Amino acid sequence: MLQQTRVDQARPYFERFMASFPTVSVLASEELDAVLKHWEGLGYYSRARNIHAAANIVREHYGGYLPDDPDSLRQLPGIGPYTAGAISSIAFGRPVPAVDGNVVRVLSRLFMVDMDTRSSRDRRDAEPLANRLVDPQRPGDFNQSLMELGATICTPYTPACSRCPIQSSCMAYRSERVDDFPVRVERKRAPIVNHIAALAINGNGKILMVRRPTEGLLGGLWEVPQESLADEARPEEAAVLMMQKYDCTRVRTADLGMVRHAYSHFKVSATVFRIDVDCPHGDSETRKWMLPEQIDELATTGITKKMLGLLTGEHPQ
DNA sequence: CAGCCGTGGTT
DNA sequence: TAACCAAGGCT
Repeated sequence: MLQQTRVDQARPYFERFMASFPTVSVLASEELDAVLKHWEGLGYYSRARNIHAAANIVREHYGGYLPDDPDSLRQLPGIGPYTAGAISSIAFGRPVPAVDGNVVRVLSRLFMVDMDTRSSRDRRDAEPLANRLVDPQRPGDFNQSLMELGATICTPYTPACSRCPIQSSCMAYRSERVDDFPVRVERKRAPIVNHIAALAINGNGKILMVRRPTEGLLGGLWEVPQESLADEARPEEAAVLMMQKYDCTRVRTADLGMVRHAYSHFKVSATVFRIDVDCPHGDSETRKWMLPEQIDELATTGITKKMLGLLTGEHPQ
């Protein structure tokens, strides 16, 4: 959960997750949908799929208990160099480094080395430095201290050097060049994609929910029918056309307005319609008709919650 | 190996 | 408000 995610954001998810899945074996025996529901809203849903798959491997190959060495941990889905080092040092007391973005930033300033916190190569190159520093008596506490220093004192912008416990050892500080480290690599601008979405409601007042493919963006989560809008297309016509793919016939259409949402590498601007429909098909593995109060049973996406909010007038944008 | 993969707080 | 960033991993 902590991969690319702040502690404060993950904490409530962690509490609920551990309450529901207290052991590896329990987690392994759960349906993926139940795991995804616990991950709903946390993002990077491949982590949920990976930890579920990893739990099954650990149950089969390790009797339900994680191995203690980084190389074995590294073989499990979702566990890379950082997580392997973190588990091995924190949970098992092994004297190995755990290099996350915080650690790269701290080491970059401490030794005044050009490094990019996001670069996997720079993270790898930082491991020998961290390995040299790690306290063999308390490797877990040391690694967490280094990360915590980066998260609270040695921050990306306006670091609190005056309160830093290793200020006198910091080469960047002594050279008055803290702001020059780590190196900042400019990112690509996220493109904006136009979508149309349909809150399709049948004669029973139920809304059509569809399940996304298990792999890829928001894999396995539920959403309302939506698709990208061709530049020349008219939104309302495109939405009605989209409903035909679900064998639904339009009865009435109402424009509910716009919804915006930012993903990791693109942005969506969606035009949302309420479309009352006649539809012959019932539920299946990938589509369900649900009353508004039932939708909470499903793991849904952030933009879907915004769209459904338009139906009841909540949080208009 | 560069791009894919979420969401929410901070600047 | 738009951009940046976060206890990264996978392909």
